[in-house]
Amino acid sequence: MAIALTDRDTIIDFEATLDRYRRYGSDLANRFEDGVFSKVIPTPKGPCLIAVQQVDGRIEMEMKPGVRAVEPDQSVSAVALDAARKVLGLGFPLRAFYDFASQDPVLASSVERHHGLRPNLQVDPFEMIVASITAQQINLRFAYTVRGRLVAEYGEISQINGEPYYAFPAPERLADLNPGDLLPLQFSRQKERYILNLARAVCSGEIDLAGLAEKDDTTVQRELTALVGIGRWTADWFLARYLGRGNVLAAGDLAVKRSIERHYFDGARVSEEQVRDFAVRWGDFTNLAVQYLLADYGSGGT
DNA sequence: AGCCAGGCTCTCG
DNA sequence: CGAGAGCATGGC
Repeated sequence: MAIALTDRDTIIDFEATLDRYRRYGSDLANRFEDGVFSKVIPTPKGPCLIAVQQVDGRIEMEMKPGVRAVEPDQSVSAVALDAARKVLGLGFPLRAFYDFASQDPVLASSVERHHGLRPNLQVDPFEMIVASITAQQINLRFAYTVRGRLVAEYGEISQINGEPYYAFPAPERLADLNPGDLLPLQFSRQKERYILNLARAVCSGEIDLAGLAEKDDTTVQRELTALVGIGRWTADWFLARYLGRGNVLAAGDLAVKRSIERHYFDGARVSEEQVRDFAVRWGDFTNLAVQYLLADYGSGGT
């Protein structure tokens, strides 16, 4: 049974939106192959595979149960639907952003080049933060390699249609690890410590990641950065790429800085504070503006 | 070989 | 607070 996610009025370029996964963000837990994005998500009743694809110009989702995967019911499909909408970034007010962007030549140009691009939101907060920790300060290519190893080694496998599908490792699984277990995957000691600490904080209830969705930006910042290994950068990306908040940006991010320097400061180096001050003009469209600028970063764009 | 990579913690003034 | 050192590890 397929559920429609979009209608004729929805602005979206399916390929462009999922291109992030095709280029280098793909791993065993987030697959985009043959035009189908698939992911095993945790639900209250067990793991469930969602498959998102474009059929006759419409985007639809299917839930596929299998061995060790739950039979979908009403509550499960609500979770699955929410996950699929996040993957496609359907919550972003793209039309209003395009109107806004038309006043800014740089944004207008980016919008023209990437019409229909929707920044994808992460589905699972724990996965989001672990992935961010993994990517701290190192080149992304290596970060994705390491993250892929984590999924392959500790992700739970569901057999669906005779094929294995990996879920991102659950906090309960990682909380059980001993110091040193992640070093063979080429995590550094510090990152291993951050990740194990986070997993234990989640399991003990010290932090309620799902509950952060109900809290304001500042509170989310405060609660996340209270955890060791989570700084401003990681919290900012959490707000931007998991919660999809509008008026946020990772101002300390290298790629964000370089993009803004390139487009608005004639290439001159700017500080994190300058980036924050500059982005005030974007207001609630800050997140979208930044993600559009980043769409060209590192891919030979302007 | 050496600089760089979409940071974080800790210390010190 | 703000700056700076130290950390850690592969890519190119």
